[in-house]
Amino acid sequence: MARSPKTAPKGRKLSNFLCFAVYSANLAFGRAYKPLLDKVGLTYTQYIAMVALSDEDEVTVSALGEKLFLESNTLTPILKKLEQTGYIKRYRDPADERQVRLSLTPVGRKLIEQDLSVSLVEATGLGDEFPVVQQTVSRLRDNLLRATKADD
Amino acid sequence: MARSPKTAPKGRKLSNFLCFAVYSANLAFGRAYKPLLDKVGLTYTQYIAMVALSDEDEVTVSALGEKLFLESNTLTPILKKLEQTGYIKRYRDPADERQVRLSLTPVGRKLIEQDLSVSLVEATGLGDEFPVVQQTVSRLRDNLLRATKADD
DNA sequence: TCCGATTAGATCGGATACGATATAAATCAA
DNA sequence: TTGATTTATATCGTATCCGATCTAATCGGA
Repeated sequence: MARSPKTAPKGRKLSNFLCFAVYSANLAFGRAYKPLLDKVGLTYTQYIAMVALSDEDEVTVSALGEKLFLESNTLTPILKKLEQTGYIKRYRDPADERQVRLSLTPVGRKLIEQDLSVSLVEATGLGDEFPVVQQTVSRLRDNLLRATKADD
Repeated sequence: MARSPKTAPKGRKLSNFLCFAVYSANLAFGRAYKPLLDKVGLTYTQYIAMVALSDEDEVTVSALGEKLFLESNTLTPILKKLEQTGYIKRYRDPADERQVRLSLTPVGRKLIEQDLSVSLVEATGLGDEFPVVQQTVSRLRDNLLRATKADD
């Protein structure tokens, strides 16, 4: 029951916080990807958006947003930047002019098809645990989002 | 082996990316905490900084930065905001005027001692897995940071 | 002791996140 | 059909992150 005087009586160790583990792991991923992405002139978020677009083409901004858990306020500037860089095209859907559809340019597709993340799999040091961790963290996310949406 | 024509031949499903799982789980945590933190006028990052300070007091900016994996360029504005809000004190170390030391005010300490995160543990839906996930994600972070630091 | 190198924070610019709001297109109801 | 409502993006303000740079304080060697 001994306590050090300078430390909080109820001091909470940061390492006990799952949110901090996730927060800092996300920072770490960003830094790990940075040297790879710098070579192709992409940021971390831009890269994730490109991956989502490589999975399905011609999607609307809001459909992409559902995949990424983001909305137009965040996506629009990123997508404009990607268009400006020449990796994607943005165009109004003729059938519904409210919607903006997105597609990878040939350059963008070629870029995303050369798997930039391969070398990082081993950097995670997770080995066989990799798929389990991925699935568990995804489930964590889904549970949190569901719980957050529940009380509004 | 059939492929839909509109989808990328080598399209990478976002769900296969561990980095995306972590990225989106971090967003989900931020949103889950938001209603709780709004009540006390803290942001997610400010809250994490407060937790770190409750764990150890009178630390320098760089020492806090080591815990949070952040540097002064990110921390200084956050700490100034926290000081302005009245939750922490910042002062130059008399023994070395280059260093700025940080401590929670009584108000700040009281705030952080009423555990705001308790209700979120169940929202993670992880049950008994909770400590394992926490430890695994932390290890993931450490491995990534080590690998990133290795080649510079 | 003195001056160059190092160190600790702070500042600045670019790029996310996100709540609130604006705008334009589409829909719906009277 | 027209005016009100809804929907899809976009814009704006605030708060992170982070690389690059600045400033002030300290250290170290000749």
